[in-house]
Amino acid sequence: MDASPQTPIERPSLHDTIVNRVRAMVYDGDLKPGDKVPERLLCETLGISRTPLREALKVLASEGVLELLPNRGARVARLTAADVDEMFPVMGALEALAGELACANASEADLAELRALHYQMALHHTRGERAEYFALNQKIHEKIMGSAGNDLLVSMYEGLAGRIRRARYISSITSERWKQAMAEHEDMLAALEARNGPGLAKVLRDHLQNKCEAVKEALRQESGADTGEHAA
Amino acid sequence: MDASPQTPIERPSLHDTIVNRVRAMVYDGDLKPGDKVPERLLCETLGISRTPLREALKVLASEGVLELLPNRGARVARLTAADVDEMFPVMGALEALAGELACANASEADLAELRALHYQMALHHTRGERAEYFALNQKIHEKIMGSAGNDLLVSMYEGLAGRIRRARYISSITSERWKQAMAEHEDMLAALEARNGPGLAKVLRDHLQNKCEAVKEALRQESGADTGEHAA
DNA sequence: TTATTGTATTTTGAATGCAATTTGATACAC
DNA sequence: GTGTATCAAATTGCATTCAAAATACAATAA
Repeated sequence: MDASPQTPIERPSLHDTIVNRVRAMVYDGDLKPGDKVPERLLCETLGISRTPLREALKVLASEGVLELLPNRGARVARLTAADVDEMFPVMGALEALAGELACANASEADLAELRALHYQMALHHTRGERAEYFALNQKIHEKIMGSAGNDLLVSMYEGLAGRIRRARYISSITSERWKQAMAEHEDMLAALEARNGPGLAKVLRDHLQNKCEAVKEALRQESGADTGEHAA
Repeated sequence: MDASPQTPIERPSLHDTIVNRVRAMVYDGDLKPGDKVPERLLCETLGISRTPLREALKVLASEGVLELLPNRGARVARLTAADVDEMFPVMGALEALAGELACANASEADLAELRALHYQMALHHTRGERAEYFALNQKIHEKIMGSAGNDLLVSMYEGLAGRIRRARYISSITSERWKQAMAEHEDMLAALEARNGPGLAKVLRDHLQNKCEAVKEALRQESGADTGEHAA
């Protein structure tokens, strides 16, 4: 059985578990931006009392996933275009750094894996399989991040990426833009193979900038659909 | 009086106040790295019950200021050389981005203020006034950050900068290195005046890289002094 | 004496309770 | 009919309480 003496018994704290559960609810869209977080209901659903849940809400608020309105409870943070405009340059800087570090630190095995992921993704592109393409796309970016060998960088990036994940997911893509994105990925792989750090950094920054526009467009559609306020 | 109608009445939540108070205690060195956070004592000192304090501790742990040991309370996070090695590249990327954005977005008034701060700092350098120099130095970096016009960037940077603030503060500086730092600051100002974004980004990255070494050195001294373990 | 086991105290994690604030509803005045 | 005031219900913030785990300490055995 699992009796390796090194491994301490895992005993995840209730509070930590709840943070992850609620965050997942937000990221998966079970709780939508602007929704009030139903404290009582969540307590019953998760079978816990208010104390650990409220601790979790405070943590998620400090991450920017929720907002705390004094005496008025917690809401899922709404992602405004202004938020996205602030987030993307930062994400771009972090991805660019990851690219530089990955060029310096990635093992040949890492490169081989990235190559495989890339061509798999290219296949999905030619077949027009969007969902599969998106999944591989995300894996590639995660792999580049991981190959940088900087855990702090990864966690900071994921904190931001998580917040726009849903908007990114619902964003449609024109076949023109899709083609362009594939071309950018070709450049990425080439820069990686050449271990051209600055080159990869630039490709990643540009790639992300383009994605920024797509996310903002998705955001406009969503908020327009929600409220209908934009109709004259 | 302060009756501008825009400004909502400030009613800082107890929990938020506590987060800031405890964080300040850590940054100011009232609570030293490795120290256990005395829950009961803090409750009495601050005149609050355990619930809001514990909520604050969880938030600070998620920021990386504290570590939570299951069933064993909270400790002030120790800053290892490995941590610093992970933090500085990220801070460098963020400062570089701030530099680029500042070159694009800073107003003439911002530039004028930076110029004034710079020459004030240069004066302290020639006079050998270290404490004053450090204070101005920090203000300049904050001002560049602020001039970028990206609040998210500022808050992410401050989250990291706060964690090394103490180590940075106690780090001594050779007059050689000090001279070099001043030269780097001259380059900064020149790049800013020319609104040379990539140039400023590079200067900031290099400047920070040099500071990284100083912080690690300070860290070695501190941990050596604490434990005396390194003595043969 | 030293190591080990068992017990008591302290500390931590989570649940419950209580006071204060907000929300929603109804009645009343204009 | 519209607007305001008042009050009840629900929700929230914090304190307190209770249970579980860790630490400290003493007694016993080797």
